[in-house]
Amino acid sequence: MTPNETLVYNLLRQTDTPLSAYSILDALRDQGVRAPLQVYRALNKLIERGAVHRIESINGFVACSLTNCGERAVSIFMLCTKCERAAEFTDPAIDQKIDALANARLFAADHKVIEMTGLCASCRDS
Amino acid sequence: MTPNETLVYNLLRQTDTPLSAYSILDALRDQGVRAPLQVYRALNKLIERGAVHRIESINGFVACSLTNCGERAVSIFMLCTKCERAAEFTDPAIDQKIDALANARLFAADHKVIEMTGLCASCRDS
DNA sequence: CCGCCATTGTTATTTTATAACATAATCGGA
DNA sequence: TCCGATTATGTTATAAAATAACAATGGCGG
Repeated sequence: MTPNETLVYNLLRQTDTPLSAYSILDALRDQGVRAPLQVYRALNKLIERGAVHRIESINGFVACSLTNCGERAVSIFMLCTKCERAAEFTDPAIDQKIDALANARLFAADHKVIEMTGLCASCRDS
Repeated sequence: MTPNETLVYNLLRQTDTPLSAYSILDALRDQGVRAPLQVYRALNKLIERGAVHRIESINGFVACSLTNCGERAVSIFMLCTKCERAAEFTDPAIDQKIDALANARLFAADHKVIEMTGLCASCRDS
């Protein structure tokens, strides 16, 4: 892992909500990261490797919280609009059904996105 | 439907791929649409009403191709990276499983996104 | 020691989306 | 009818997200 990748990855691991590329940049400015590209390059490598996930719904990035991520199934994210936390799960049955749907249509999927926005258990009460 | 909404909606219906807000703007310039906000406002209303869907993976917008959309289940999109076409489906079983996953975690979902990118049936051959 | 190649750095630009404010159109009720 | 509230529109400016293009560095294998 290169220095920039390490900086970005450690920051994401320490943070309990997805971060935008620009807030990563701001947070790492005093550690020598100065330009958006430095962040985007690190993020792309980390994503390739499966260490980080991109959250499409909010243009955010989050460290993967699963072990053996990707082996079982695509990650499913629940995104709380109040506390902004992201919870990551997998569900092999859902993944299989999505694959079946794609296969039935002869669609060769290389990337799948499943995200939900709403209120998490603690925020829906308060 | 207001004039701007009609312009945007008709354009999306005539187009067989998702469009970005700015390509909608460009296409409608000679019909009096001049600023991004006019497009975004129309899109937001159309999305509220379920007439248009936002494709998170590609920051694009597409007219809904289903009847009674939203009644059965959340829309699932297959997005071809070659021809750029979007195919829209629903699958009540998948939708139920996702709801069940959310319920099990006490997550109150108000919006769900399911998208796949890859190659469609005709593009995977050629 | 040198040349290769991945990584990094920097500036500028493109693309996507919203803020803030002003103006016009519509429509129900006094 | 006219008023007033709401809804739609228009415009300029700006913010936020992502990439293009190019230069420089820095290990590492031969």
